[in-house]
Amino acid sequence: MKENSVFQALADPTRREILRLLRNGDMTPGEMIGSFNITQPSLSHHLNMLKQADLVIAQRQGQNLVYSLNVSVFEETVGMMLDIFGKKNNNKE
Amino acid sequence: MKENSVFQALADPTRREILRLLRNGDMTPGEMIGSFNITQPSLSHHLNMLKQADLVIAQRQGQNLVYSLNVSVFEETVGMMLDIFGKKNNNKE
DNA sequence: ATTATAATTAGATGGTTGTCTAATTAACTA
DNA sequence: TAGTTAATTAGACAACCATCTAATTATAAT
Repeated sequence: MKENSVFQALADPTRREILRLLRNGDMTPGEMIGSFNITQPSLSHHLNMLKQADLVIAQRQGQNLVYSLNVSVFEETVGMMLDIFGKKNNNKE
Repeated sequence: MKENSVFQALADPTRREILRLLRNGDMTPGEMIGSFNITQPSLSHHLNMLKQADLVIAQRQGQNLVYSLNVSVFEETVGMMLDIFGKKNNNKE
């Protein structure tokens, strides 16, 4: 896992909001754009950073690109944070 | 909590290593510096970012500044990540 | 008061980020 | 083959970041 890019990706409120949106189901950039006050190229930039960090996955469906969460990387990151802080990570059922 | 500065702070390997060091007990910059290949002003800069993010606390003891972890902010951050990813956060005994 | 030690602050520099407009690629439709 | 829609890529720009050297502040010791 690329910790740097993961935390870097999480350090922007727009990107965290994208993740929250995706939590409720897969979405295309065209569906997301209404939730933000930025242009589509900026949104595309943010999606690219999330993709670099492996936090999201993109799949083409016709004209659309459908973005989904990549939950495993997220859970690894939480695990790493718990590790840094020394809290026992014995709750992975 | 200032999510931006917390994640920004975590996005640097030197700063994550500082946190791991502090996990084993409070330390002064002079004690930390040997673990890194950077100058003391750079270390001071990193400590300042961690302080801005409320991840560490500094207390003067004579000539020394003693840095400690601020665990509560860390746990809030983990909680926020679990929230973003929709995982139930029912393991806080 | 002077000197020494611990650490920060100031200032400079090269690299990265967030945003925009303009141009391009990709896929569908008629 | 155009024309349309969806989205990315290119290029520019101001702001921020990691690092360094040099200067400064704060405390202690003689």
